[in-house]
Amino acid sequence: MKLKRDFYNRDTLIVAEELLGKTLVHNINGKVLKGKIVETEAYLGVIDKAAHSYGGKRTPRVEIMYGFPGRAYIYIIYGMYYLLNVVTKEEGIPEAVLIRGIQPLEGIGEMALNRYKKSLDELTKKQIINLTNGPGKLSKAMNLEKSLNGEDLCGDRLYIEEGSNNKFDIITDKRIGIDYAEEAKDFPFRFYIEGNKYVSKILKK
DNA sequence: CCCATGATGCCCT
DNA sequence: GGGCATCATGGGT
Repeated sequence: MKLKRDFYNRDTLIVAEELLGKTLVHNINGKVLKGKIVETEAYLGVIDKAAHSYGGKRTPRVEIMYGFPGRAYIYIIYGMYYLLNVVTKEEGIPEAVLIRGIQPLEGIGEMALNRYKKSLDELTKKQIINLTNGPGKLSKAMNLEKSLNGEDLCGDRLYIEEGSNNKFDIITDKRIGIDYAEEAKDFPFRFYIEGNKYVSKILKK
């Protein structure tokens, strides 16, 4: 069952948490790529120094965040990686959830080609984990790029559907890679499935 | 295990 | 021109 727009039109922290265990689907070139979402981060517009929309900043790049919920916000970071976000809340409120890790479910051979230009049986165990255990990596594996920025997740190309097993414990933690964000760097806005190998980073306590 | 570094391009000031 | 919601690699411990 594909998630409907109502799912995304809610509190961003709740959406971030409830996206765990759901299945990200990308239909491309007649192939189906699927992965279970295992790690997310919430970015809360106006009050959140780590968000692109902090303080109500409105530029061409972040415009999608101000739009209606249930669309993809995909941007380039460090010149070479695409990061996938899901826009939440009603039009005018610039919030989103970053997908930071997925566990491959379908089309794994295709993901191996996308990431390493090798077939799945040529990969080491470490490379298999490395297929999708990070926001830049999963975009490469799932073939997500610039042209999908603004894509409606209530359409048929890129969407999220219900998962099958929803029994897991959730860890809440600080977000990754936002040391510049002053007090916001410690906000507990990161969520992941306890024990899952495709979580990008486990912080030691 | 940890830390340092380079790659590389777009956005925004 | 500075900086970035990252990753791969290479060295040390």
